[in-house]
Amino acid sequence: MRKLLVICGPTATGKTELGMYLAKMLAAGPKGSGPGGEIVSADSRQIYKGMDIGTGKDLPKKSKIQKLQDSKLEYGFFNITGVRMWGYDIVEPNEDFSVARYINTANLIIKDIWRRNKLPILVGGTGFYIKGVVDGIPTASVPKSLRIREKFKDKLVKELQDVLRKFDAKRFASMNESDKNNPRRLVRAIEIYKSKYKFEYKKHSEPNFNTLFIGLTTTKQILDRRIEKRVRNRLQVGFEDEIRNLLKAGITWDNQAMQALGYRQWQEFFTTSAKSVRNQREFAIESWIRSEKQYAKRQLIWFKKDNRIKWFDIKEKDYVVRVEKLVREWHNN
RNA sequence: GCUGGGAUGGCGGAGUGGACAAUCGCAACAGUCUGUAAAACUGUCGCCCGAACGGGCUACCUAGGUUCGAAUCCUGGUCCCAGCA
Repeated sequence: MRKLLVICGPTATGKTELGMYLAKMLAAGPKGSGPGGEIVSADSRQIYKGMDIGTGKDLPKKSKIQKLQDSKLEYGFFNITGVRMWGYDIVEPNEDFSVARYINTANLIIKDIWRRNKLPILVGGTGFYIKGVVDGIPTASVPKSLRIREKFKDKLVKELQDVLRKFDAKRFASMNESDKNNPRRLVRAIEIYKSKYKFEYKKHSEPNFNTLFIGLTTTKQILDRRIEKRVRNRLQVGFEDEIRNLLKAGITWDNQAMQALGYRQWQEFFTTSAKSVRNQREFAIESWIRSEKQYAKRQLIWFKKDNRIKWFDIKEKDYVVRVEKLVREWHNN
């Protein structure tokens, strides 16, 4: 049976690093040695080109995206210290992206990795994307409708609720209080209802591959400290220039990509007229750090519901050894 | 030193006699999740009892006072800010 290793958890826990290590540790194919694993990033922002520092791609200098010779796969990978990294740089920052697109992309990549008898390691903090790949999202096949989205763009929540209730009372009733107040979810529900595509809520079919979930976490204190340190480091290695380059290239603040954490917090700083620039910068940094911490919390909330995940606390010295043991056992039979 | 303004919950900031345990924003805490998911959205947020309706206690710098009733009015004190010296 095919296998997929998932490494998930909140930001700043060292998921990628662990993934790289495991990829190298595993033997390739029946008798080869070396990286028997390849990483597929499950990250909703690393998909964008030109957003490297802020999204934590940690690419070696001058690294270039490469394509496989013997494959029709249109996506490329980066070679990071001998390990293949997929899922980066899939679209331009001014392009639209969605889970559906991620799922299609990741599935193609994973299939190709299997074809070459290697282990795909899905690494990332975007729980929804991981869910999409591992469990599937039935409605994902319903494309978005620009017409509908435009039409309901500025409607009040109340109006959206009325519309959905009229079309699909059952669906509306099945939503919880928080989703009933969420304009995006309401519009999407309307969109699904209106869709020509026949859609049924089917039970998820059993995945035809075997998945091991590794979750990395730690205490809030340690996590907070790591987040702060990482943000400061990103500033040092030229994050602000990265934003400047994006703006120069014509990327605007209302592009979906720029809603990313760490980027959106700089809008004021880069658009305001001189004067209090110094304060704006401090403010941006502070609010960036704060947002990262809040994000980590949301990630934890998402992941902790999934009881397939085997959790490891990164403050425990031997966690890598223990993960490796677990992964090897799982991988070898 | 004089003149004027101000002191409100972790922070910012409303409220200027009863409907105030005090609008709102932030932070914090707890969550939601089937095509924007690093997004969007929900709940809680003085203390105690209660599932809840609710009840009790302590609160708007401090000490007094006026009033049936004060965060709101008056007096003294402390501190802060602005203008003048």
